[in-house]
Amino acid sequence: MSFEQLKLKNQLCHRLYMASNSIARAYREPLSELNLTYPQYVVMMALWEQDEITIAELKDKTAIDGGAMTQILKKMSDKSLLAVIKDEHDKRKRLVQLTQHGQSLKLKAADIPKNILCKFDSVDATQAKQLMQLLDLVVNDLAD
Amino acid sequence: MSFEQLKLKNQLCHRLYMASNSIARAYREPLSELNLTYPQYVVMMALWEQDEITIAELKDKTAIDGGAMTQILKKMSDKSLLAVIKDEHDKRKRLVQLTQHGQSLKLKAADIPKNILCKFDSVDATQAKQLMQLLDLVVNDLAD
DNA sequence: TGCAAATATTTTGCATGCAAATTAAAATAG
DNA sequence: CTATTTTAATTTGCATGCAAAATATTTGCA
Repeated sequence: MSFEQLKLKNQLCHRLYMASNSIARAYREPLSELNLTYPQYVVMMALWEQDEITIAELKDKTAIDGGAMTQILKKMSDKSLLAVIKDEHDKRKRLVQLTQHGQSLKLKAADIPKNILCKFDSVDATQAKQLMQLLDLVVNDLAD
Repeated sequence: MSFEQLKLKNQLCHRLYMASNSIARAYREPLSELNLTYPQYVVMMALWEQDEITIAELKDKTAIDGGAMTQILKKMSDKSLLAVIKDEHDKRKRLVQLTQHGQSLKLKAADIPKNILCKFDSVDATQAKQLMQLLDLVVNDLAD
C-alpha cells in the first residue's frame, strides 16, 4: 500500500502550487511600493501593452476570473489607475482605460522584473525559457 | 518605450499563475466526488504519508499558510476526516490524526493522479519530471 | 526562581479564485 | 417584428493565501 502516486513529492500540482505562491509572495514587497497587488499588476501589464480594451479582452489576456475582475477594476478605479467607461457601440460591454497616473506608473514598474529575476540564483535564462515553454504546454492541455 | 520586460508573454510569474490555477481547476471535479477541496486534498496526502504529526509539521510538508491551515483543519474535522488532539508533552502543539474514514479515503483517491495525468496530451513523463525539477529550483531560490 | 524572548496556533481583515445565479443588452430564429 | 437564445458583466457565497495582532506555553538567561 505504498501508493507512490499519492506522495506529495511526486505531485506536479503541488510544485506548481508552491512555485506560484512563492513567486507571488516575492512580488508583494516591490509591488507594495506601487500600491498594487499582484493581480492588479497583471491588469496593469495588460493595459500597458494595449489600452482601452473591453473587460472580456482583459480577462482573456490576464486569465483573471470574471467575478474577481469586477472587484479588482473597482479598486483600481478607486485608486485612479484606470476608468471603466461605456462602449457606445455595444452597451453590454465596458471599456477599460488607463488614466495619466496609470500610464505613468509604467516607468516605476520597469525595474520590477529585473529585481525579481535577481532572486533566482539557480535558474539561468535558458532554464527560465524552458520552464515557460513547459508551463505553456500544461496550460494548453488543460484549457477548456 | 517598448518595455519588453513588462509584457505578459515574457512573465514567468504569469505562466505559473495560469498553470497553477489551471491544474487546481482540473482537480475540482474529481475531488468534489470525495467532498474535498484542493488544499484539503494536499493535507490528506501529507497525512496518508505520515499520520499523527503536529500542525507545524503539516504546514512544512504542505506549504499551506498557518492562518488558512486552522480553517482547513476545522472544516476537515467537521467532516470527520481527522481529529486535532492535544500534545501532552508540549501544550502549545496540537497533533493531527486521521480518522478511520480519513484513512479509508486513500483508496478512493488512488486513481485521481492518473486521471489528471491523462489530460496532458503534450507533456510526457520526461518533460513532467523536468518541469518538477525546474519548479523546485524556483521554490528553493525564493525560499526565505 | 522569575521574567523576557522564542514557539505554536488562532484570530482578524483584506484580496482574490471560482461556481452559480442574476441582470442587461444584442443577436437570431421563426 | 417578437420571442428565444446568447453574450457581457455583476453579484453572491464559499474557500483560501497572507500579513499582522493576539494567545498560550515553553525556553532560556540573569
